[in-house]
Amino acid sequence: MIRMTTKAGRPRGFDRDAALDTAMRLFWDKGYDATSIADLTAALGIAAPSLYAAFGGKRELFEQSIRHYQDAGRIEFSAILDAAPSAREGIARLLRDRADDFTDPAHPPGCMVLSAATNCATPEVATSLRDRRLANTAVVRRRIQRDIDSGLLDASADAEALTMYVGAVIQGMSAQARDGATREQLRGVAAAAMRAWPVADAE
Amino acid sequence: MIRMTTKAGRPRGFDRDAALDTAMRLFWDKGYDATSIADLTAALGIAAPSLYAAFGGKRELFEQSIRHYQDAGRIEFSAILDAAPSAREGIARLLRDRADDFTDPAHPPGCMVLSAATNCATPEVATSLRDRRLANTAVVRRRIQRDIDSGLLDASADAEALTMYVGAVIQGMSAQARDGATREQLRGVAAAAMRAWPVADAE
DNA sequence: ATATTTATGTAGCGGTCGATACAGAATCGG
DNA sequence: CCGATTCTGTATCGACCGCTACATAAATAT
Repeated sequence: MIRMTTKAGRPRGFDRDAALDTAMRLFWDKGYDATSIADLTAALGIAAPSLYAAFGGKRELFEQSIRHYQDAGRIEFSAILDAAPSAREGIARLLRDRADDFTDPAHPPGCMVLSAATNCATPEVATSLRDRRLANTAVVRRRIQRDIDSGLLDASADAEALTMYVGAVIQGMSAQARDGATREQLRGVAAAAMRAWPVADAE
Repeated sequence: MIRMTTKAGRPRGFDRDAALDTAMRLFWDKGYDATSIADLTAALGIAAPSLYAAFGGKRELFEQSIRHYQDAGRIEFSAILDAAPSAREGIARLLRDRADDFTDPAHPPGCMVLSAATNCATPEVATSLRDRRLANTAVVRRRIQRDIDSGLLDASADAEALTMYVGAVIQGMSAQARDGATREQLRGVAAAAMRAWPVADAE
């Protein structure tokens, strides 16, 4: 008889997914280092051994929180950029979307990938998030290069400079959201930023 | 007899200014929370009681480090903006200067005011730096408004949006410097950012 | 009913945190 | 010389850190 679905043992006394969501919000709000196990167990209403049994440890819980963050309805860079008819239009939508997301009152301000491990004393956590940031930068770079290759953007366009520029605006918007910037303010930043974009040849 | 200059007691066995500079670099590099008293005493080559006698405590030492940071040859926002013939020219110089400063190999990357207290568990320290950031933002806003009032910038220019935009670019450049961006990359960001600036009426 | 397996709650591990009590050392004024 | 004053080194404080040993509770398997 094959019984893969049932397991022996005492069932878990809390909702693992809900706990992961709560942990994500804590890490997002306060950052990795400043969020202690005591903070987490208090917010989750469980004791430390239950947390370790369910998630493995602080670092593992943080990694799962980051994955939960990226999978929780947030639109990826590549999804927005690939769906757009041009790099310019894609970047415009990306900035606008981030302005709204960074100031969504339903969750902590700013971007978790950008802010949760700044000045982090645990190198593995810091590099994990930096790698994610660099991956996003690469996605932007490729999308811009695609338009240059196809002739939609002038060949004189500096893909590298534009990529870094977009990255700076997004990181700055996140920092400003954490300093209390409003949605309208960040939308203004996104709009102002697009005026720097070179006008396309064919649009 | 008046003797204000000489004091009794055993003389300090280390250079206070040099120690403050070392402490500043540590806080700048690792942030307030991640820099421990043990880190500081080790780097300064002194024992904890000497540190407390000379500086008062961790928070006081940090405040003095921030003051030392702002007084150590760094050009203030107001100095750059007031000396420029226009807000546009001033912002351009400011961004260019920050690109160079954030990547100066003589000191840690990025801006200490922007990065040393992100996700800081000590609220007084976090608000102290945020207040400094908001003060800089106000300086930018006033400089832009001055050009609008004088007619140098078109009255349709959105001072608030431009101010937030400049702030976002600077904060983003600092974050990118901390992620390893080169001086040339940040100069490219500064140059790209200025293409968003509305063309002045009279220049 | 018993054995097995897994989760829970208590209580505490070694380590680090910021900060300090205390005694001795080094300089001053007299 | 003698206090008075200030700095230095040792040794440590209580609080918190991430983490876990241990016994108990609650489910399934046979």
